[in-house]
Amino acid sequence: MDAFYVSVELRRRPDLRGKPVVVGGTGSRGVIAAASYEARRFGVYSAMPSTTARRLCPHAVFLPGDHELYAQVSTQVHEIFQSVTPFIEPLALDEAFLDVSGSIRLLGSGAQIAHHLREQVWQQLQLRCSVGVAPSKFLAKLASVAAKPTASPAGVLPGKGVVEVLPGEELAFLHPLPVKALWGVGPATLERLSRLGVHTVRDLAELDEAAIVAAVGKAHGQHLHRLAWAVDERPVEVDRAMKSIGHEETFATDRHTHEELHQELVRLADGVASRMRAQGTGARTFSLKVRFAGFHTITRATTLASPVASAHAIVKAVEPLLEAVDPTPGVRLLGVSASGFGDPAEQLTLDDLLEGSPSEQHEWQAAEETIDAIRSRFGSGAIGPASAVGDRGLRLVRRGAQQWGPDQQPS
DNA sequence: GGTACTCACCTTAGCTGC
DNA sequence: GACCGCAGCTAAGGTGAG
Repeated sequence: MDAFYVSVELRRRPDLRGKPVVVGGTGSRGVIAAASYEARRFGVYSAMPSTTARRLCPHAVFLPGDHELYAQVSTQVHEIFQSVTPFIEPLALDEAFLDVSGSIRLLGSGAQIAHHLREQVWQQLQLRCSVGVAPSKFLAKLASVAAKPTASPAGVLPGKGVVEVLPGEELAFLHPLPVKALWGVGPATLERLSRLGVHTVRDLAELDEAAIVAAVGKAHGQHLHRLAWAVDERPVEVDRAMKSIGHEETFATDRHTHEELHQELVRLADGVASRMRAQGTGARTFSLKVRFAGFHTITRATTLASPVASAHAIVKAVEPLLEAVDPTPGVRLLGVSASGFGDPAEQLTLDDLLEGSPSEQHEWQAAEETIDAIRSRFGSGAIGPASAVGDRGLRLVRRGAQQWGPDQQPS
C-alpha cells in the first residue's frame, strides 16, 4: 500500500488531501510511522524522530495514529487478496506476497491480476496500492517499490502502479539498482560493502563470494551473493508459526528505581502472558531488554524447565534479571519477550513436583484465564494486576497501543 | 543533540556432555 | 585424570524489515 497509515487517515480527513501529513508518535520521543508524499518532498520519512520531522516540515499536519483502525483495514485488504489466491504470506499490515501461479488460468497473467487487485482495492477501500510481479519474492518486492510514486523537492511523481519483471529480464532490472535496495542490506552492511567498493547490485554480483562472506559473515554473505544473481527460491509461506511474542515500551520520562520498573514489568508481562494464552501456548525462555538514558541497551534472558503462560510466572522468572540491573542512571525503555513456545499444561519437571509449584502455577493460570474472560466481555481495561496500577491508573499493554513512542506528556 | 515497536535471524562466546 | 574435537544448548548482542 502507498503511505498506508496516511492514506487510511485521509479517508476520514479528505480536507488534508494534497497536504503534507504525517502519522506517528506525537511526543518528543516519538518517531514517524508514515508520511504523505507531499511531506516526503521535505525529507520526512518513516522511522525518523518526530522532532526532526517537525523541524524539516513545520507546516505538516501531525496525526497520532490509530493502530486498531489500520489493523481492521488491513484485514479488508487481505480479504481482497483472498479473492485472488489462498497462497498469501503476510509481510506487514500493508504488505503481502501472493503466489498467483495457480490463478493464472482463471484470472489471466500476473500483470492482469495485479491490475485487477489495484482496481479492487481502490473501488472497495479507496486506497492506492503498488504491485510488483516477478518470478521470485524478493524481485516482486523490489518491483513493487519501483511501482510506487516518488517524491523529491521538485514535486511528487505518480508511480506506475504495476511493475513486472519477466523471466529472463531479472538481471537487467536488478543490476543497476543501488545495493542498499537489496533485502538484508541495512546501514551496517552497506558501510561494509562500501569499503569493498560495492555501490550497485552489479558491483556485488561481480565480487567474489568469499570476499562478501569475509565482509558480512557466512550466512548473510552467501545469501546476498545469491540475491545479486537473482537466485531466490524461497516459496510463499502461508502458515508461518510465530517464534516470539514481546512487548517493549519507551517511557515519557526515565525511570530510576526498581519499584517503578517492577510496576512496568508487571504490565508488560501481563500483556505478553495474555497474548500467549490467546494463542493457546506457553513459553520457556523469557528475555528482558533495558535501554538506558544514554541509549545503551542490554538484554538478559532466562530459560525455565517447562513452559509457563501466566504473568505471575513471567515476573517471577524475569524479576531477578531486573534486580541485577542498576536503574539509577535512568532507564528509558523496558521490554519483555517470550520464546521457546510449548504447551504450559504439559511437561512438569521433577523440580516442579518436589517444590510443589505446579498447583501454584495452575492457580495463577486459572486466575489469569478468568481475567481474559472478563476482558473479552467488558473490555481490555476492565481488570488488570493491582501491582501494575500506577499514578496514571491502570494502563494495560496491548499490541500496537504505543506503537510510535510515548504520548506528548507524561507523568 | 535526537532516535518506536515487533519480530526474525545471525554471530560469537561459553558451557556441558559424550 | 587430562585433553581434544564435536554437537547442542543458552546467553548476549547485532542487524534488518516494515
